[in-house]
Amino acid sequence: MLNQLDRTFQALGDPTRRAIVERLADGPASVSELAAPLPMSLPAVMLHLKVLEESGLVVSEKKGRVRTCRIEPMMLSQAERWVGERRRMWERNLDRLGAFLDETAEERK
Amino acid sequence: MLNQLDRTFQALGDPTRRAIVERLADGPASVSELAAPLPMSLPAVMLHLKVLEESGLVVSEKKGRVRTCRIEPMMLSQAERWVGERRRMWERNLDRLGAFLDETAEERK
DNA sequence: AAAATACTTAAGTGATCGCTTGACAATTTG
DNA sequence: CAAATTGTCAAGCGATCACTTAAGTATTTT
Repeated sequence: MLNQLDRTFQALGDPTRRAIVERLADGPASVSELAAPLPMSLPAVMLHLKVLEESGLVVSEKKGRVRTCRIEPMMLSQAERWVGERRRMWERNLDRLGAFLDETAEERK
Repeated sequence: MLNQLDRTFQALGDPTRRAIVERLADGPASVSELAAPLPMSLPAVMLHLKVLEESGLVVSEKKGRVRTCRIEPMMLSQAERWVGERRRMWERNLDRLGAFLDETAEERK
């Protein structure tokens, strides 16, 4: 019952997976290349990749015996947008409060 | 062993907690106000709030018997920045690849 | 002071998570 | 073909998660 945004943020909420995304931001990589710097077994890395793929943050394609993974930026944008919208909404309401307080001070003169 | 960014994304990876953030983007609210529309017990909401507070996304203050919660935008900005930076990095590398391919095509003329 | 409100704590439970090891493909390479 | 490389599947395990109910505490309200 999880939507895309749940999966995306959940995927980004793990340091290993964020490390994978950081690596992939620099260009595509194979599963072993992704696993090499990580302090865990290859199957464990595969599980993280599965989470990233299910979130839509990463896509992969197998050619011969090598699976090449790359970033899918759409989900990155979607996450960015959600956070940004909430931050801006909060700022807008803060401004409105400020305006109200100014107005009240004005009336008290 | 979780850093702030882990906690932040993890906090946002739950629909209930994102609903709370959305509500708080519209202005401060008490615990009961936050719990009212949610299909779960009040202690459950408190646990979600604890996660949000530990992530730094939300701060709260108790006055009398009412605890008032509000958004702390710094963490929202930080999450936004992380995602944006990775997306831009990916785009930059894509541009570079495009330039390389153009160049190669040029040489073949 | 009694009752209502607003939150808090504790204990428990079933589900999911992150990881392991071990066995098993599938595809190159020597 | 044999060996090495690259990835995949499955079972299992301890830890954490998202709740629940029940029993508090602190603060107003009547």
